[in-house]
Order: sequence, then C-alpha cells, then structure tokens
Amino acid sequence: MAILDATRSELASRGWDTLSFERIAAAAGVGKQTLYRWWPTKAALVSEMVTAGGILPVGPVAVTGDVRADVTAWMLAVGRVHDDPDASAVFQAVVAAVAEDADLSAHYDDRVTTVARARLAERLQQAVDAGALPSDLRVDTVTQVFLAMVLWCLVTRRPLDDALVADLVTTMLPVPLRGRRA
Amino acid sequence: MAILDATRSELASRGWDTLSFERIAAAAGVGKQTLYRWWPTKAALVSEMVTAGGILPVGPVAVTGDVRADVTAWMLAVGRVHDDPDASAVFQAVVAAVAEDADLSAHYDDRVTTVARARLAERLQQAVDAGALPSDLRVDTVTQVFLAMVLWCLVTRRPLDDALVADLVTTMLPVPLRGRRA
Amino acid sequence: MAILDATRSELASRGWDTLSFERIAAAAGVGKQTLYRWWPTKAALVSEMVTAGGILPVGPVAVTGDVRADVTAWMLAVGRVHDDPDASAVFQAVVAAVAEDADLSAHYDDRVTTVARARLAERLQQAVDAGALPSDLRVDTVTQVFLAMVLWCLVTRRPLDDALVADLVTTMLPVPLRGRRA
Amino acid sequence: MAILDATRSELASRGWDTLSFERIAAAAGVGKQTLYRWWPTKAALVSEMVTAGGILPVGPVAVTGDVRADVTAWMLAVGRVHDDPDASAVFQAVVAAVAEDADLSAHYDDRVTTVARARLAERLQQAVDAGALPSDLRVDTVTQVFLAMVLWCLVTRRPLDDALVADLVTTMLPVPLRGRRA
DNA sequence: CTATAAACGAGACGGTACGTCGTGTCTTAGG
DNA sequence: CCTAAGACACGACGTACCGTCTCGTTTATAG
Repeated sequence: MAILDATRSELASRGWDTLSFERIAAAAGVGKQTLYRWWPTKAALVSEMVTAGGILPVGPVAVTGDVRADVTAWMLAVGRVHDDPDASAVFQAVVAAVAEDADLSAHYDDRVTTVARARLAERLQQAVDAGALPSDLRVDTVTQVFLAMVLWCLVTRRPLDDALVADLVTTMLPVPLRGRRA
Repeated sequence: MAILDATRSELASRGWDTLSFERIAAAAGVGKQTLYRWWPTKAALVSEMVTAGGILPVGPVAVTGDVRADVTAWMLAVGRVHDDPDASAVFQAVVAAVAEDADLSAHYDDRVTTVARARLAERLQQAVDAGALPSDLRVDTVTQVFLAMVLWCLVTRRPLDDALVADLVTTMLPVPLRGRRA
Repeated sequence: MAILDATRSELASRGWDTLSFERIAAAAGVGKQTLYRWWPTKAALVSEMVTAGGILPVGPVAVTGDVRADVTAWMLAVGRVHDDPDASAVFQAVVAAVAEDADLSAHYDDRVTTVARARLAERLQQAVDAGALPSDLRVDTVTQVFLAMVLWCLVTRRPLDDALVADLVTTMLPVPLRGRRA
Repeated sequence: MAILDATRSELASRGWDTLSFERIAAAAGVGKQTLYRWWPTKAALVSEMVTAGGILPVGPVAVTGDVRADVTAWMLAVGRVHDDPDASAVFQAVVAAVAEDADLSAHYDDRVTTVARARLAERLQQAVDAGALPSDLRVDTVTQVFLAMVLWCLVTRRPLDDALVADLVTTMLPVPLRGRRA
C-alpha cells in the first residue's frame, strides 16, 4: 500500500511529531481527504502501519532443548533492530506516539505487545512444565521484564547486546533447585 | 520560574507534540523571542524543566536492615506518580520527547536516569557486601531492570503496584545460597 | 469583496507602512494564507483595491462649449478628495506605495493615470480641433501638468482650490491668436 | 556623521518602509538608544538627513540674459538625479515618507520646497520685471508647476528630459505680447 | 587629578507582524 | 461514486524590529 509505505518512510526520516498528513498524501500521490477518510489521526495511521506492516521483528520463539538459548536468541533478534537506523527511527517514533496517545497505546498493546508476550510466555511455561525452569517462576512478570528491557534499550539508546541479554537470562531464568539435585 | 512552570502546565494539559512556544510564551507572559533566546527547541525547554524542577520523585533509597523492603518502598514511591494524572501526563510527555529526540535522551540520561541508577545500585551493592544479596548479583543489570519496569508501566499504562513490585523483587533479588544454609 | 474593503479601511486608518496582512486578514475574517495566495505583497493588494474599487474620482471630462470650464470643473472634482479625510488618507497611502514600489507604480500608471490622461487629452484635442485652443498646444505635456498638480497638492497637503485651478487653466490653456482675431 | 550616512544608505538600498532603526544602528556601529535619544521616529531621522545632507541638487538658478535658458538648465540639473540610481532611490523613499507623514511633509516643505520655490520665483520675477516675461504671469503658480513636474517625473518614473522641459518652458513662460510688437 | 555625570555600545525584554507550513473541512472536476 | 486537487479559516512556526529598559564603559567636565 502506497500510503502505508509513505507513512513509514516519512516516519523514519522526520520522526513522529513532524509527521504530516500533507506530506504523506503528497508522497503517496493521494488527496488529503482520502487519508482523513480512513485514518482520523496520525496515530491511527501509524497504528495500521505497525499492525499491517510486520514492522516488529517479533517472530516466534524457537523451541530447542535449551530455553535459555531460545530466549537469548529471540531477544538478540529483537535487539538487532538497533543496527538498522531506519527501523530504529520508526520504532522510536512509535514509542513516542504510544507514550503520548492512550488510544494508540491500547491498540499497540493488543496487536503487538500481547502477541510478543504470549509467545514468550508460552515458551517459558513449556520450560517450567518440563522442569527446566523453577515451578514458582513468575512467568508473566518475567515476560514483562524482557519486553520492558527492549523498550528501555530503545528509549535510552542502549544496545541490547550479548552481555546484557546474557545477564538478563541468568538473572530472570534461574536453574531450578530440583534441577541441581537431579 | 514562570516559564518553566508554564512549560510544565502546558505539557501536562496538551502533551509533547502539541506543546507550543507560542502558548508557553503567552502563559508565562513573555515574548517568544525570550524563549528562543534561551532554549532553541522545545526539547531544551523540557530538558531544563525536568532538570531544574525536581519533576521525578526519585528520592534516595532508604537504608533499613531489609534491602528488599527498601527497594520495594522505593519502587512503590515512584509508582505513585501513576495516581497523579497531571504528573503522569508530564511523564508520558517527557518519555515521548525522549523517544523522539536523541539529544534530550542523552541529557535525561545524565541528569535523571544516572542519578536514580546510582542510588539504587549503591543500595544493592551495600546489601551484596553485607551478604544480604548473592555476591554474583548483576547489580548493574538488575538496576536497569527496575528502571525499565518503571518506564514500561508508564508507557503501557500499567500500574506499578504492590503485586508487580513484589514479584520483581522476588525474582531479581534472590536470597543468597549461604543465607539458606545459615 | 470583504478583503478589499478591509484593505481600504486599514489603509485609511493606519496608513501604508503600518498596513499589515495580519490585521487585514483579521478584519476580513480570512486566513493570512488566502491573502498571500492571491496577493504576494501589500502593493499588489492595494493595486487591486485601487483598480477594482473605483477609488479615484477620475470621471469623464464634461463636454460643454467651454473647454476651460470643463477642465476647471474636472480638476475641482478631483480636488474635492482633499475634503474627505478618509479618501485623502487612502490617496496619500497609495502615493507612498507608488513612490516606493516600481511595480506598483507601473500598474498604477496603466490602470489609473493613463485613463485620466486619455480623458483629459481627448477633451483638449477636441478643443484644439474646434479652434478653442491654440493648434500648437502641447496636449500631452499640458495633460501631465494637470495631473502633476493633483499629485503635488496631495503630497504637499495643499488644497487644489478654485484660485489655483483658475491660474492653472489660464496659464496652460491660452486663448489662440486666431481666436482673438476672429 | 556615521548615523546619517547609514540612514542614507539604508534608505537607498531598502526604501522607506523597510527602513529600520535596528539596521541603521548596526550599520552605524551605534546603540539603538542613541538613535532613539536624538530622533524619536524614522521620519525625524530622514528629516535631518535631508536637511543636513544637501540631498537635493536644488542649486541657485543661473542668471544669464535668457530666463528660459536659465530655467531649462535648472530643471535639467534637477532631472539629472534620475540618472543616479542611488540618489533617485533616496528621493523616492523621501517622497514615500513625505506622502505618509504629515509632519515630515511640513518639515520638507519648509526646508526644501520653499527654498527651491523661492529661488525659481525670484528668477522669474526678475524676468517679469525686465519685461522678458508677461507682467501678468502667475509666478507662484508657474513655480509650483515646475516643482510639481519634478515630483511627477520622480513618482511616475518618467525622465525629466530635454523635450519635456522644453515643452514646459514654452508653455509656462510665454513671450509677452509687448515683446511681439517690439 | 580625581569624582561625577552624561552619553554611549550592547543587548535583553514584552510585543506585533512577518511569510510559511500544516491542520481538518469543504468544494470542484474528472475517470 | 470516489478520487486528486486544492481553497479555505485557523494556529503555530521561527525571525525581524519595535520602543523600553538595564547594564557596564568611555569621555569630559567641575571640584
């Protein structure tokens, strides 16, 4: 879709708060009215772009025998966005938009965060069930911590690198006591 | 300072991206040029407001005998911002600004995040030294996780409540093995 | 047209150099952009006002048997502007604008001066042909003199009164020698 | 005087209505307050510049035996300003200022116009007395016509050239009837 | 040969206006 | 019928000047 592409490229090059319907319309070769007809606000437009566009590299979590390796790999994949200046600009813009706009925040929660959390939580639960993680692991909280760190690194411009992810995994996913005995 | 006050109140009522020099100037009873003379951008203005204004309720971490209680109390104090709609609007606006503006992000890192991290890290290190926390605790990473969760709750509009903080503390600040033996 | 009316009234009350697009727009209930869209400069706006508005009381020259009476009447009619403070303010503003702006000067020449000159010249030529004025009368020069005196009186704030017009007519429109003989 | 020079050069390059105290002060290397201390308005400044600066090339009228040649020469000298773009810009700016500002108009009348009129009128009266011009010549009116034509040519951007001056002189300064009889 | 005062340059200040850009609504042609 | 094109009233942008107002800093007497 020309409009969503134009939106993405404007977002990447100009950022959220100088994003303009006028320029998007011009870039997409479309009348402004067409934009307003379908998306009442900039937030709605970005919303749809995020949803439709597969912007986030939030793939499924791999399932090998080793849950810590799986989670590490998944986090590092997400962290790779940091290396693509275009993608991280879009991200930062999306975060800015989400921080300001409660509706967009809710939408984003539904369509993106929830998906990511579900995938990660599922993998963790599976590991708990398999005895690879402690049975009293707060899966929901741990899941949020992983995503919060993604957000944190994005907003504070820190790389989500090997060392950090390793530390996180070590801290958040302890070896169960039973495991030691076995 | 009338200007910074006006900035704060505009930020609370209108948000970051509709923040306007024109309105701040009018509200502060000041010419626009005076604003532009001292703060070249909205970000600089918000920067100074944050720095000068004691916006963040990031007080020192209490030192009682119980590090977990201290950290819990500190996190809950920060989380209380959620209850003040004005303050949390300012916060969200600041996050939006920081997400968009790399310079502002750096400034904020220096002046706010670093202070909070130092305070928290110091308390944790002290507990580690006292043997109340495992000696291999990744103090720096754990500290970042706590702050990341503050950001996360702010951006995703989740309350930073007792249950969540308790889970976090349990997960991040384990009892040292020596402790169990004792 | 509301815009041209607003222009005229602003011109009358504030004069040329404090004339402001901002105030005209406000007075006309119009956005500034609309003004700029159609008139790139204040001069263009005044230009059109002058052209479209029938500002100048430069009517046709009457044709009775007596050319001197006709010209006298015409000059006095023009001179009557002096009595209307509003109209003479507009005039002085127009003169100021014309003195400063070569483009406006050219436009004014085309649309106003030329018309007035043509009317006056036609009447004079007719009188020359009829033998009421000398055949060697420099019609073009004499015409310019009459208009120049209008300008002169306007700029120097002198009334264009009966006595002056009478003297002018006597000087510029001599009785032909043949006429005396006849 | 640096200030008056700066005024003249600003007037030549920018015209009357964009003339700015700020720029004059900067150009003259002077504080704004110094300007305001001595000249309350732009008009006062231009006033003094005109008075002090010998702006107008209104020299004395030569007295040879031939009054028509003398007046012609004088008019052409004035007309020569047209050839100097700088000088004519200053002139046009002064006319614009005078057209707008009644006080400046009065000042200009006293200090410049009156002088020119007196010189010209004196020469004409002398010629009348000598019988070279008709005794019923309206000296005052004729004088005004000559000056009005200078203004006219300036404002309408017409050259005050040989042909026009010759026509004017022929028309305005007729040979006395006695002269014909002689 | 200092004191004192004036005029000075510099430039901040609360304002008005500039000319431009973008908003969201509306109207007009054309495929 | 929906579209692109774009006019419109409006609000904000960042800049230029306005005229007023401190600031030190020369000068230039008057004690």
